[in-house]
Amino acid sequence: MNNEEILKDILRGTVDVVSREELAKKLSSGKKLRVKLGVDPSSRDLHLGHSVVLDKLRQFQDLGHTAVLIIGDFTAQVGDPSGRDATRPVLDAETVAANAKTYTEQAFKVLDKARTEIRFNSEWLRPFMGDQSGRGSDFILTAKSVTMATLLGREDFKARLEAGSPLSLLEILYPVFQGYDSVAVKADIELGGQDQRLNVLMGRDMQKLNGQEPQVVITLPLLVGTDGVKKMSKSLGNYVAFNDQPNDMFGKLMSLPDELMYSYYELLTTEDLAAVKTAHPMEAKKKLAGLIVARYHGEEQALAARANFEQVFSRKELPEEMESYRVEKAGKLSCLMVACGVAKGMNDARRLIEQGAVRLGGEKVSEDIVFEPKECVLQVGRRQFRKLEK
RNA sequence: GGUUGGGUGACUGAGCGGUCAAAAGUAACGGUCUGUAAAACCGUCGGGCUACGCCCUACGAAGGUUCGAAUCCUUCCCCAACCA
Repeated sequence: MNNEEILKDILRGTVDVVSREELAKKLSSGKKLRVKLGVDPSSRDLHLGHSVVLDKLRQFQDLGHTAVLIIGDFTAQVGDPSGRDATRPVLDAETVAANAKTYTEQAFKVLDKARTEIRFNSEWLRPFMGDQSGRGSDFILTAKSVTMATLLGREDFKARLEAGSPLSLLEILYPVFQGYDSVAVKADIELGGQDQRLNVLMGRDMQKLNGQEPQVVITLPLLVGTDGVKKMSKSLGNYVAFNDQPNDMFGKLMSLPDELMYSYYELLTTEDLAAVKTAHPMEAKKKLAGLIVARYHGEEQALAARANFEQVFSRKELPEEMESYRVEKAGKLSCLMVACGVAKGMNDARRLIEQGAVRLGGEKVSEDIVFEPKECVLQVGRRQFRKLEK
């Protein structure tokens, strides 16, 4: 048989091939091909339905290729949902093992044993799914008992689905993983933000499933971010970090809208809210900022941050400390601004000058003058200061 | 694998042969105001220049058509929805 005849033979009785070109190429390459067929040992017997594909596999064997028969002993425990309108009964490991044995025996009624490689997919799927015991994957037992209705009942998932926006499998599975964590650590109580409610509740289900006493779930209100609108989160960039510098932290807190300040008091401090509300808003906010800075940086730093804020923003004076920059030689102010990092580029520098944002030694500069090296303070906007040195 | 719709500046998102460095909104920045780095209002918002103009780089990638392309064609890469 020539290549063309072989190809024709292979194609006979097929419905679809993707792609013919590639098939032809492989067949004519002269290589010994590895042809895979997977079957889940979900019943005792192979039947004629199987024989169609097994025959085709045999055809390849007769051409000298290797049949790789995959016995889906692991996937049989999952249950292939294809074309099913109800969840398949999941088989236990014993039945699967027994079925697998008869499968291989029966398969050799069609296949050439010498050219067949038999593999069980539990070999790799079991470690993949974290089933060390071999007694059945915890993941599967867990995932099986959680219905899509539960998972998709979540407002956020539902909304995304209805809007036709992407929702990945992993995201859907996420609550399951999180719930399983509770089983692993035998949690008695789990805390979480309000938005975590469903995830955390999942832990209870998972625990019950595993014969554990379900954890107590405690959810907490969400802190609104510094933008005053959305919840505080790293990805939204509206957060105050533990590691923020004292002055920054103080400043961010002072920038909160007044209304938001009270919820911060409530959620972050033990202060008496009623008393706070009688105080002057700015005083109250400074106190809040001070309390929080003190918690992360100490009392002393908190006082310094407050002093700095009052000095720079309330009295519009120069801060105690500022970065210094040595000016080597005379040059355009715009160049200098770029060089010492207060402007992103020349255009930006010129723009800032035009907009009246630049001060030299306290005097507003409205033109891109030539700067002669001297000691003075360069201020850009309200927040950026540079101590210029010769 | 098939069908359909897409990939545009920090983000969302218009534009679909010239008037496009690209609408609008958000964010950011500057100014005014203020007890605040809030709100409100005004302005700026690719890079550069010997600067009411000029140059360079940009609309997934690479080619092509055209006097002229984010816009049309080809190939490729990537994403999504739906189908199977």
